[in-house]
Amino acid sequence: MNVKQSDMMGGLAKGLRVIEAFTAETPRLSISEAAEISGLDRATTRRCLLTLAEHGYCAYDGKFFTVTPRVLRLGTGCLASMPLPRIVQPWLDQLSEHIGQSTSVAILDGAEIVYVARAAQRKVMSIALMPGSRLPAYCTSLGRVMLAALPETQALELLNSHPLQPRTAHTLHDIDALMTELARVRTQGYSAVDQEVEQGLRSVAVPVKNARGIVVAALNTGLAASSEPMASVIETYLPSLQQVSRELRGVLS
Amino acid sequence: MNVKQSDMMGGLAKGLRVIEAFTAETPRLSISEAAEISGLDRATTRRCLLTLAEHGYCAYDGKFFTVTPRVLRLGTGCLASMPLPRIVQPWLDQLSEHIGQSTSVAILDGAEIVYVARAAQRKVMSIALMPGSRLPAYCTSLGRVMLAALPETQALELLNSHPLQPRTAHTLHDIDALMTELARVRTQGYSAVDQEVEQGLRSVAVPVKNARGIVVAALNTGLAASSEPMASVIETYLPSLQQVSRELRGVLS
DNA sequence: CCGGATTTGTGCGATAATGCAACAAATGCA
DNA sequence: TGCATTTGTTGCATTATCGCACAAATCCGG
Repeated sequence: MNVKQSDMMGGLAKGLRVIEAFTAETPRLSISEAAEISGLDRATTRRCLLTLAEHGYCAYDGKFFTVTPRVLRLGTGCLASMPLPRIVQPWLDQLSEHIGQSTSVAILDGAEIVYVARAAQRKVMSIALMPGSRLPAYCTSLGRVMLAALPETQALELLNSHPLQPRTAHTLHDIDALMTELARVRTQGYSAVDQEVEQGLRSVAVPVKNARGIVVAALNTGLAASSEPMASVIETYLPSLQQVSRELRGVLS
Repeated sequence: MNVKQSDMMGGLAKGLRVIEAFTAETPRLSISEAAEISGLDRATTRRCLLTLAEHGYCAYDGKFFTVTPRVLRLGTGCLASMPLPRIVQPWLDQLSEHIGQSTSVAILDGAEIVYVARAAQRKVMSIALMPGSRLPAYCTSLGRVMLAALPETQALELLNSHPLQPRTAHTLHDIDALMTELARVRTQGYSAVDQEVEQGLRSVAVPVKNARGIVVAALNTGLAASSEPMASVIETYLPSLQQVSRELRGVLS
């Protein structure tokens, strides 16, 4: 559909940008700060914030604004309305128990992966991942599996659209090296990542396809790095992951 | 602050109502359906949806709209910006491991509780709870602890504002009985709920206070119902919960 | 306590959104 | 099929919002 200016609502788009200005790094914002982050006029930002506050999405102490749990309703409505999490959760639970490791299913949103379901076994990562959590796609096994499923030009575009900040000493952060790795992931059908997201964390991921063979998500297991060679880790867990992926293919439309 | 009409942005408020029209029950909406749910004019709803689609919050297949993971960013930005989850998570993990049961921390949002952190041990509930998940406050141990901390008039108002649908045969759904129960919770300092949320699920909750003694959240453990009397369940788990609550009080501002 | 700097609040004209009504296209139904 | 109803889209007068510029308030170092 062609985009018509007459069918756009500026106020809504601006308000959403203001909401997105609130992040973990900047949880409390004054009007000016929110205006600067969102790139909007102060007057407009102020009206957005007052509107949000009036409707319970923000709290205002006369100086700073903070978002309230009411905002969560916007996002979790989405998670709840997504059939994928509910469908995969039982498989995840069973898989996690079977292999004794945490497992997750994520989807791709731009250059980021979004966890939609998780079965935690023990804590491996420093940060607590949960449905809705985001990580950059380029350095995660889940992300690479889904990037590899895209047309190369599109993958390249996504990788170029964001700076590839190395997260550990092992993180691949060279575009060419990443594209080569994606090609490898594509041919071998899985991705193994060794401490590229976080020191001490390894993971193995496989694509999750729907009945038509389209990659709609990725499934992984994350485990603590050990002296064991990565190859034997893959040998241990890959078959289970692949089997669950095959089974999911039958139940996903 | 007085609410001035000139400082409100109708478009933003309308758009948010449209986003909230998407729920688990109604994940795919046509323009007319969204208009009816949100109570807005079809033309306005259409403009909202097209705007949302244009900015990646919605997908449109020419007939139906669905929200995209992009919307999650709105809510999880809030979760991530909340210090409470990060602070309580380590305590939750430790407590969960110690008592061998799932534990959760939730806050109150209107008449609902919102889970902000969770340490799952084994699956007890039929639905997968996660940070951001919501349940009615009146029938949960977490909710009752927080309702009991409110002024009685306010608690009564919240209880009256929503229909008290019994969820199981055990669910208290009489206002007077609930207010009596809240008084009991207030004096005894904890809430125990036996299969009022879901058949086969019990839980015990205690308030979580900040350094100033204000109840800011609630902490609970959920376990499978057994033949064991509720009193002995409470005896088993309450002390651990109370100790964690005491320790949290020192670290919460 | 002062003066400059930054932030917040507010008229106002230009501009854009609103909601009604009308209409066409799609859908349901007998 | 043919009629009735719902749904998507458009035009338009009314009404509200935008962002600029300016006033008021607040902050802050000396």
